[in-house]
Amino acid sequence: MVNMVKKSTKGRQKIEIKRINDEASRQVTFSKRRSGLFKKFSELSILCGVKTGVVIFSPAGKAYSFGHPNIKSIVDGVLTGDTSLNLGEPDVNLGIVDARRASKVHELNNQYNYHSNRLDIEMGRKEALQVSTNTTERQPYELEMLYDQMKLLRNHVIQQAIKLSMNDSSPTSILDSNRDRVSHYNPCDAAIFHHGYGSLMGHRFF
Amino acid sequence: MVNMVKKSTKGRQKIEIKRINDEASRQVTFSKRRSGLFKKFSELSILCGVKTGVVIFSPAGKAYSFGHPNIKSIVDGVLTGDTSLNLGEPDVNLGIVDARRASKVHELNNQYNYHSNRLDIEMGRKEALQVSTNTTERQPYELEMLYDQMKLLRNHVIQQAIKLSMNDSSPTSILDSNRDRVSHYNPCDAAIFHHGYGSLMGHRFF
DNA sequence: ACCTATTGATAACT
DNA sequence: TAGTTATCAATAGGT
Repeated sequence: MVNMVKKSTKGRQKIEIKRINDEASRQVTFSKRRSGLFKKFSELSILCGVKTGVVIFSPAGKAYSFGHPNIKSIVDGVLTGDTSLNLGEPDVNLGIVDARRASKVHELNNQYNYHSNRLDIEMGRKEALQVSTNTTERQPYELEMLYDQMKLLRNHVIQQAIKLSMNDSSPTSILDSNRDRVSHYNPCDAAIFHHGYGSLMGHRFF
Repeated sequence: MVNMVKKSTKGRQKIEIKRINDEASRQVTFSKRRSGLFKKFSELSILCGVKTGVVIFSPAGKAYSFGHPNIKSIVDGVLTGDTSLNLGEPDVNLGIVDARRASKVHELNNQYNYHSNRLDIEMGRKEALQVSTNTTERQPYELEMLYDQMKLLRNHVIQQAIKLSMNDSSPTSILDSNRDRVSHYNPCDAAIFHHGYGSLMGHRFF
């Protein structure tokens, strides 16, 4: 055995994918992997010319979001002829639920969670926004836009509920009787108000 | 030089992070990296117990989304009124549009449209559903689940609209008068219907 | 935050 | 589109 030099570290070890119990370790892993993910997202955006949006809710309930090229771009240019943002097909649901689930109820719950999470993200709870803790400079304009989005989407959710109730005669259409009263409502008519708090966590690119 | 065996491939090569010009290569890279990213997201969710949400808009204009709430905890949270999952907060008022953003009406419209499209999709409008054009085999069960998801989400949207309206006294609260009638509505009580159309691209996890 | 052994992801090719 | 493999990139554990 030549060169029996004591290794300085064990290096990377294989880990099981399950919740990390130790709080400190979990936090370290969260930070490291979050950075890695954001980097990979930006790479994907650049390599493939796609727009991406990511939100990660930390255990503390903070949201770390990332959009490439930026948040605004994701929602920009939608009906201005830019079909790249027109969603002609349903989103792909990438197997959150394993094919061998125990019961259908459980499964549906999972999917309900999935969508709840999606909507939650899109609403972009302003409380979830936090001031960046790293050195990346703030992006005030982006923040304002995001907040505006929240307002619009919130209004939109209401309108969608109305639309649904108008087009659906199933037992779940609890809003049916409102159709006349509300059908002319247009959320875009609502004035936009904004507040100056919150921050998007920036991301160091490469 | 012993063992001068011709290598079967060059293996992975370092690449520059810039847009891939070749369409086929770009598509391949997109698919592979997207899979890798979603996997990493789910790992992060599991390892650190966090909620994640991702949206990637492909060059073809399709949206690939992924959310990984920690299954049961979030469902329970939603159904028990955990505010961390409620959709935003009520508008407190209608304010004067900031001068700086007064000219951004168009952008906001775009955002609104963006969200409209998103929600329309999630609401499961039949017209939006299409049979996959690629060679991926169908997954009937997955399809049914997708439709079920739509139902649940639709219900969820309605409920959220109600919640919003109940907590909001602004002019946008058009559903206010319904609060008594609908406040006890629970989307999970809704019957689930499913149909066999549409297509869902599956994703192998791990 | 930095280091490095190792695992994990993936570019090129089939 | 799916599989293989050489190589690169991310990161677990330690400092």
